[in-house]
Amino acid sequence: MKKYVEISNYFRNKIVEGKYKANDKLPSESEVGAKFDASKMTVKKAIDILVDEGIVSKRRGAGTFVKSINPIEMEQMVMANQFRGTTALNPNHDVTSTVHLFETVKSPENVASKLNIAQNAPVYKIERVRNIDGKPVVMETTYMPVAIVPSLSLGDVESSIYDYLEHELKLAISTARRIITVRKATTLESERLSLEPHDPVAVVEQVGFLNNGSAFEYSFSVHRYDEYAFEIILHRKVT
Amino acid sequence: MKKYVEISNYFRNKIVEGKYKANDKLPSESEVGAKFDASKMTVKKAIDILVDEGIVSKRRGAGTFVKSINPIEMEQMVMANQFRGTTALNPNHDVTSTVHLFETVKSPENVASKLNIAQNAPVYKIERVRNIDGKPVVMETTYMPVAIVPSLSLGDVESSIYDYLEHELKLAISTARRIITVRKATTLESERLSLEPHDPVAVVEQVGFLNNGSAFEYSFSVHRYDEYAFEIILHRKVT
DNA sequence: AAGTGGTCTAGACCACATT
DNA sequence: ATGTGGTCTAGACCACTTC
Repeated sequence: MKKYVEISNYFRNKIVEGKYKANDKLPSESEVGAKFDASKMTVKKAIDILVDEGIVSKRRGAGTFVKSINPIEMEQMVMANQFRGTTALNPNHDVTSTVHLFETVKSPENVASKLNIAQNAPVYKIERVRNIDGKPVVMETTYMPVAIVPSLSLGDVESSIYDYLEHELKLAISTARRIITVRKATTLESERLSLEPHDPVAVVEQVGFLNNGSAFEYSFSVHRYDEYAFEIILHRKVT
Repeated sequence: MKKYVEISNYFRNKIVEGKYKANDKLPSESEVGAKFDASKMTVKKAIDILVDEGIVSKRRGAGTFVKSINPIEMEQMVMANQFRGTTALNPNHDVTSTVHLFETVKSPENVASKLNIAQNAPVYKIERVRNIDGKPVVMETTYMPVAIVPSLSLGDVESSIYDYLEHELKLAISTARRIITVRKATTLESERLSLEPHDPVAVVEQVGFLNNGSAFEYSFSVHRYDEYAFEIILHRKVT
């Protein structure tokens, strides 16, 4: 176990359990270093993880303090800020896919631009509706370069594309760039999502990257308005 | 100038200018260290900033590589992931406020819970519509504890509350927790935002925190569907 | 003045990828 | 085998807050 993970886990647990309460001061870096037999740099790295998670804040010259968040909210925050496919996010629910389209096409210009590949390079085009406990919640249109994801099968598309990428192809998914917008559903979307015409939808446009830097996925996800929420912790850049 | 900022700026510029292109390998940490007379830790910190910004990725044993993003997208990404008020985000537009409500009330239970203050503690309740170039784009309902923000005036509310907090009260805003959802506009909202009844809106629920860990703001922002976009870079937790 | 976190070093050892 | 990035140290100096 990495020492900085051990230290940050220790304090995260104490905070979530309520041993450290809102506005309490954590021990100083030197005290923590003595307790865990760790150097200053390691302690700093450990506590900076909690700062990134948004549960403590540091002030030079003063110390490190637990934020004013009540314990219930705190637990939710600790769960947040990961990115996963629909399947992984709903472990206690039955997630299925209805595949409406699965074909190989020449990459249109806008897709080629997002994936940074040559126009007309072959890409999969996949349209599917994801259902949670039988209810349609999101309609996804996904493009993936055939060069990066060879021999994708209908079976993979019906279950979990991410599982196929990670476990079969051993590709490592690292980051995603996501843009969230809102609009009215089209006729097709309202049919597939069991909505009224012109009901609101959340549109999530995403470009996914592997850890070698290649874009492997460009997708539009159209979410039912009553089944979408996105939570994020923002840090102000001071510059 | 901090050395790690200098180094990360150097490489960010090279990448944005196209001197380093997609999938190019950056110099190794030791080479960069020699060039800038910096230690390994400092170089690592510098390059990790670019990883957080989503423009390069690192692979242990292999090196650091520029991501597959075309140069136009790259510039946009460098701007992203800050949090600012409406005023700061629209420097080239005329941002005004129409204040519909500005009063001091006893904190309701749900607000007290978000701000982690006592129920019935005095809070400002502010309802205002923000207009960009004269067009209403977002309706905000904001609660702020009177204890933290004494003597807030109508003038501040009409211009920029953040300016008042930072420049008059010298409070340092550090992070925010934001939850984005989608729904249909209420009658009141559609009137104030010049929308048709039941047009879609994006609802951004936000809790803002100061440097010292106190929550200073709990707000609901109801955005016109055609004037809202939110961009974020996500990093997969590997655990 | 004392204590705090922020930056930085010059080294060490390790895990991993490439050749 | 070599080179890469990841972790960690023991110490230094600095900027800032608090008393």
